[in-house]
Amino acid sequence: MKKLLVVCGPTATGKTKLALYLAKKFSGEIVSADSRQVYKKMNIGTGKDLPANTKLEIKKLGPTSTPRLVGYYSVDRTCIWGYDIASPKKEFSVSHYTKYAREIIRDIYKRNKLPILVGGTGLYIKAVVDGIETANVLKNQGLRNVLEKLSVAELFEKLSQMDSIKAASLNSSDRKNPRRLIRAIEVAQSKIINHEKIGKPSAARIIDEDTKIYFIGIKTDWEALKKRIVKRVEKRISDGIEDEIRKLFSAGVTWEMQSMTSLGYRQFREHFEGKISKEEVIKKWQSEEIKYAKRQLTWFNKEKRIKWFEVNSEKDMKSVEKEVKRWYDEKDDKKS
RNA sequence: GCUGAGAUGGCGGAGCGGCCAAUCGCACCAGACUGUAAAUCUGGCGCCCGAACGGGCUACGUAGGUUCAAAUCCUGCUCUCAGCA
Repeated sequence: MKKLLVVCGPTATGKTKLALYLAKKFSGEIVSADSRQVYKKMNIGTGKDLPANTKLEIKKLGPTSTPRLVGYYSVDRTCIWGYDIASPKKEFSVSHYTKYAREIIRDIYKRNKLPILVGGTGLYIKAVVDGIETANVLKNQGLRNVLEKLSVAELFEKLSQMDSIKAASLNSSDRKNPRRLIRAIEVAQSKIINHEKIGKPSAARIIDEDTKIYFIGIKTDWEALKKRIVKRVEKRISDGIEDEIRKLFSAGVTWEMQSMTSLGYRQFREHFEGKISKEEVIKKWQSEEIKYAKRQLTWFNKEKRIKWFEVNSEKDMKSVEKEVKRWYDEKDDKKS
């Protein structure tokens, strides 16, 4: 029976550090579940703070006849997957992530290692662990262009006509969320065209259904976390995020691109346009980052499978290790 | 010292006699989330009672006044800003 370890929690809690530690102990490989660290050339702002002894390696994946080259980082001989897999000029979504993660995780199993899914993007983790049935329904830009002109009431009405069950299932928040409504209509249309043939959960699965999963969540004192975020933003400023942004621009990135909606980048827009001072950028970034951490907490708190740990020291990491070990050594209760 | 403008909830800023516990934005609190998820969206936000319809109390610098009714009109005072001295 296969195993999967998950390390999640809000930003600035030291997920990667813990994951690297556990990877060493259980011969694991890290798979990042982070919607921003996928972008190349975005290092400072997305916090890919890799140790100095990090090396970029290349591996061949896919069929031997037509192999693909996939890059990964190696920290002290521990592999980290999922960084720098997309261009900041291109769109990226859970669907792209899912395809990538499936290939990587399968490969990790092939080498008899333990995949450790690490990240703060709840949806990406969910996609790996539970699968998203409709993830492969392609984006339909033409349809979106039309729908974008409609009001939420009109969108909801349209959805109700196309898929009343889906419409009824939406909560009061999503009924007023144009982005969600548009996607729901997109999916509904695809279902109609393909005669309902998309919702095969098995096809959406990344890991085997009987995979043993251990969910670790890193919990910290909220006030302390806020302070850490404030400090970390200051560090990223002094590390030169502004310069990083300039380089992105000279590489052809623009403010309108999805990658630039990332925290720490988007806040600079008004400053670059001469509207606000750098001090204001810092303040905004900090408060946005704190709000983001709150949103993550809201998401993860709902995930009942998570076992929460406070991890502030080497000692704490050891006690996490102990728990993981118990799970890791557990005999497969079912005859495999 | 004179003249003019203004003082509104944690902040910014509407309202200029009744529909005002007061539009809106920010901040704050809570929540949602199945191809943009560091994205997007929702609710709450003077105090007290109530599950809720609702009710009570205190509030728009301050003290008075006019009025059935005032954040809104009048007067004094205090303070702030601009111009003149």
